[in-house]
Amino acid sequence: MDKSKEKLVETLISGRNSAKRLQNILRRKVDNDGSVSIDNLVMEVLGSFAGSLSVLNSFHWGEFYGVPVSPRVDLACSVDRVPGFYSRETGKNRAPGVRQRRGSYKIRRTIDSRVITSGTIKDGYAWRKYGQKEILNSKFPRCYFRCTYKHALGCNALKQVQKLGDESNRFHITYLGHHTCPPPNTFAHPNIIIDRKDSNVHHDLPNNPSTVTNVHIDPSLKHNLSAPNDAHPFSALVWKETMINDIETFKNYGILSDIPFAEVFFS
DNA sequence: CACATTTGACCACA
DNA sequence: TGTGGTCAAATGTG
Repeated sequence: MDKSKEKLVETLISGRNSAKRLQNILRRKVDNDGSVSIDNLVMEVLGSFAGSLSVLNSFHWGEFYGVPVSPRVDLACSVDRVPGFYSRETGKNRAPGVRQRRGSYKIRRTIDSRVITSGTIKDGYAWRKYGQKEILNSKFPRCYFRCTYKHALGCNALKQVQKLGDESNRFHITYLGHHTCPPPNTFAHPNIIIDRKDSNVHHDLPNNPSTVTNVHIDPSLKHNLSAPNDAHPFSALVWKETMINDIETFKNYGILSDIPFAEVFFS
């Protein structure tokens, strides 16, 4: 998949996730008598994303699930790489003086940002560090994080963390953009067991939804499930993308009705 | 092996 | 042009 198509898919996924979240918010706010037309409308929006994505002929479901289909090749960088070069001085495989050439960066946008001061950098979300920078007149470096699900779920939330002082142990945390992925888990439900590729059986939620291989749900919850249908074309995807806090959140996100039987094993 | 982190180069922008 | 945000290969970790 080339860069532009990759970007298109990413944008569509992001839009579809936003529509899904809007649907869940509306479901909570509107009573049953008025929710039908809203639900239909959101389903139309989701259907548009489904149709658009299916039109992309090189689209792979594996990529939708966050699983790379083929090794990623960065043409811009690979051109100037020196295979096999190793410098004993630098300990690097990059030849000195050989500059990497990259494609143009995206135009940097001014996006919504909030700054807080906190004694901890933990906020429940899964973040992946992608950079660190020495800041002028600052004793400590600034660290850059993006949402772990940037590629898997198209979530573009960012955060910057900077330690304030060695004795205070407090941090300035800047959040840029908003999460489009579901909120983090607070605790796992004992009646839901998640199998993962990378380990055995887990009651807790996986860091990477794409590692989920099977889901075991207590038979007592069976009445909450329904088979996939035309109205839920992404049922399997919805499950794999979604972090589950507890049964209530599970219901609020409309996930219980979205799990296809093929993905569920009743033990 | 699959991710996460480190790190220096690349790039946007004031 | 300097500063700081981002990228991505190398490296670390479980």
